[in-house]
Amino acid sequence: MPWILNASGPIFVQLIEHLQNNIVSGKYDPGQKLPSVRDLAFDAGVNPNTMQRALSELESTGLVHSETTSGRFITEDKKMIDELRASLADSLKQEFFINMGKLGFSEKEILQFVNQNSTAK
Amino acid sequence: MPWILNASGPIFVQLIEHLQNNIVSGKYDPGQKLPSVRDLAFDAGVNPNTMQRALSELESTGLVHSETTSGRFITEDKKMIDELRASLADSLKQEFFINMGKLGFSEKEILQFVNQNSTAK
DNA sequence: ATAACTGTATTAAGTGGTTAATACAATTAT
DNA sequence: ATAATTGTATTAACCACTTAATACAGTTAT
Repeated sequence: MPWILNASGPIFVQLIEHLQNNIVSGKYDPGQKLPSVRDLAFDAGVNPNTMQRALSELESTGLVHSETTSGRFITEDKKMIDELRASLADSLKQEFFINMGKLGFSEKEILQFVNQNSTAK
Repeated sequence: MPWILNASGPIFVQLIEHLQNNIVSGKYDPGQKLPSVRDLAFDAGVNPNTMQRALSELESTGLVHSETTSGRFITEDKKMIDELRASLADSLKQEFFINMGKLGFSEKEILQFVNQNSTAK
């Protein structure tokens, strides 16, 4: 899975989202040690400064924490991770309904549209 | 409805999306004359240059066309408008499923999640 | 006719994100 | 002990987006 997809937002925001997704989806385990800033930056094809920025912002949410010279670690608070996952899902759902509404779809029409598999295949 | 909401992307892109939404949702009628660049810019709280950019990019898609000194008009091609609406809806749906997938939701779980009204109230 | 309005264009300045090239102190590996 | 690795910090440069201040030719309204 490539790190950078949509050129819409700033890269460091996309990095934050990518890291968040990997954590809440279980690709990273609670308490697990993360690769170094430089390695992560290399993987993402991004400048280390940019990755550093994304990580330090993630840190302010408590999702990860850094031991200054030994490395960076995912939080062990599984409840926090699950709550974040639920919160992100709610936001996506809400945003989806809002944007569909802007296209002129009613709530009923949105539900019909989602449950019909026109996209898949 | 305010023009600028998410600070994520460039303003001119958000303006394009806002205009597109107003067209496909029927707030603007096919063939209707648009307010002037300056008026639209004032409504959106944006510099006229930025609105001009959004409009000229919209023009390249054929959705609007400008009569150099008499004004700018929505296309009269209703089929084009409806197809754009369907296309935008498909994109939103697809994007929603992709992003939910990144959170670790299966397709079945996404459908369950959407059809249950946890967000609404 | 004259004033106001139309889309369009140009130049300059400011801002934020990104990259690049380093540097440092502290821990870990050999 | 010595070298490599850790997170962190700093400075400079570049680029896209945005705003600001105009300007122009052609149309419309009065």
